[in-house]
Amino acid sequence: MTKTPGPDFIRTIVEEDMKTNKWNGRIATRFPPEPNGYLHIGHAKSICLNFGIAKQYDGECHLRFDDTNPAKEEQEYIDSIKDNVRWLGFDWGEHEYYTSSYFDRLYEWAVRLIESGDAYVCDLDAEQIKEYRGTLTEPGRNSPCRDRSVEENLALFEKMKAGEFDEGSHVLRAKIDMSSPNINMRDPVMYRIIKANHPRTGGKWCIYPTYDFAHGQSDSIERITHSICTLEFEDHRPLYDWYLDKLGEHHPRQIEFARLNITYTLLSKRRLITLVEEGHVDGWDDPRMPTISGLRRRGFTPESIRDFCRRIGVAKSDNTIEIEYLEHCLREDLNKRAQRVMVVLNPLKVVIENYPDDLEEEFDAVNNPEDEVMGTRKVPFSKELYIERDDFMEDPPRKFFRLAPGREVRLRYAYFIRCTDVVKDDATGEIKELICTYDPLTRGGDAPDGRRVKGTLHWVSARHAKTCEVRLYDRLFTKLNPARGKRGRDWRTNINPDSVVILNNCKMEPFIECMKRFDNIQFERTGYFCVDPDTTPEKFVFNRTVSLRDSWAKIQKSQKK
RNA sequence: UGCGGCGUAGCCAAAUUGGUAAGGCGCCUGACUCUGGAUCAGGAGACUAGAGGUUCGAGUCCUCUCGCCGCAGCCA
Repeated sequence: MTKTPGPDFIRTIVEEDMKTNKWNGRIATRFPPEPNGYLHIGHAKSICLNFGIAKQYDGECHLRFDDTNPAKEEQEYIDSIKDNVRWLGFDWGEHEYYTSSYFDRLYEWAVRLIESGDAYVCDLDAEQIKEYRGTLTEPGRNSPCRDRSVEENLALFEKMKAGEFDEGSHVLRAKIDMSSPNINMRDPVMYRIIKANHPRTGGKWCIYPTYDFAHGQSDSIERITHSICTLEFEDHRPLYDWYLDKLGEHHPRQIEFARLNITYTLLSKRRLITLVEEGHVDGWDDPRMPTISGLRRRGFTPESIRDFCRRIGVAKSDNTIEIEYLEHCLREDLNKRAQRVMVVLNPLKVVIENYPDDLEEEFDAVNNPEDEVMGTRKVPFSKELYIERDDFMEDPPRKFFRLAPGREVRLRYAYFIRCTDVVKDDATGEIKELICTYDPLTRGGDAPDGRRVKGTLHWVSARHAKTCEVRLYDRLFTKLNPARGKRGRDWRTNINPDSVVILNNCKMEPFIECMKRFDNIQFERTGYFCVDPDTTPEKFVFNRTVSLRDSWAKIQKSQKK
């Protein structure tokens, strides 16, 4: 078991608050996704944080859908988010909320701010508002509508609500300070007109609050104690405080942390949507996607993702985690739980010339050396077998421990065999099959004379083999930081054209037929795989989750240098 | 040139009220092994962005400099 890291800076704050009884001993966090796309592993970090803290300090964690923009949000996303959070192993209990449930209250609050002279209806269009806002270094200018009377504002806002104006023609703005060094305080938009059907409120509204006008108040309404969010909202905190102060409402404590970045991976919702919509991947659950659904289909376990999130920690400094670290957490988990089987990905036929033609034997194979409880199974053996093409070389380099002409290796759980001949296609020179002899005395895999072999190969009896499909995945992007195209080129140029290779003629041992969709298994010596939902009674389809650590590949690499 | 953050080994990340730099991943050795997997045992690697200052003593306090990230949606 890995050691549990000490409390991160957020938990330190929570613990301090508990100690001082700041919230009367109550802890409430929330995970507030916008249902405009699928959750990805960056969200998992936030989910683990928020639900984790609630669990650890005996508090509650709300699942709140930030559904303030019906132009982008869909029920499908709401459903997928709930599935994903549940799959990750978290439970929000009764605490399922929607910002849209607060629309009436938000509207009343907006009216109140108009009445107190803190908000006004602005007729400027988007372009003009932008102009008036100023820049990072120059202050903005007041809108010509800024000094409208309360009565006029009330009337105008009412008309906005009644649908009398076109989209974009009017907005409600907070009257704060157009010369504030914090751009968020330069009379931010509170309400805009969007004439779209909302998944939950239907056609009731045609004006919708902006995220900034809704988020802080939603936290307040739900009596959240710790509003944990990412760094980019640091600049918004003064705005949320301003609204809550003006309204005289409960202030949660907002704490910002650095979002997750992973090498060779894109974690921006906008770009993930693009990948799906432009067909660069086969949907949100494509095993190459960093979405929770994608990771699941790839063969990740919830435990491995949670462990990853725990081990990377939480801090405020920008970070990029090496993708290998995620893979490490995955392997560690899979190693403990995955059923071992033998599957030959690129089959090369082996004929054992001194083995009886119609003899069949069965060998006991260990299901998981890490977990004796998982028991053993029978693996059939016969005269003709398949081994991995990569496990044979006619002219092997140094440190190649596998099969070669004249060399002896062990077939796992079976016999020692020696290669006596290589049969090739005369025309192409391609190796068609290998002729070998076996040593009957090595039955079970050990030589009574104490003779050792350097290599042990996995194999499948040709007569008993089932053909299956295996999809080998590689990283989706070729660059460490895929968001940055070379010299301003589009990020799409970083997509790896070889991110998936489909093998159609793989040979598996018959035992595997009892496996079910999403089951995690280890193909011995090759990697971890899972049963893809595309599997049919006629044909198994596997996804390679992650390869085994491969020190031979490492040796090859260093030999090339 | 504005505001807000951040800067501890290749990547993460700790360091109670200032006391003399945890841990994980990766890397290198070796052991063991019927998965070149796993496991086990060792090891290398940080003048804590830089420069001053306060102090007996600073990653931790002060000053200045440099670098990186975010912000100018009627997205969230």
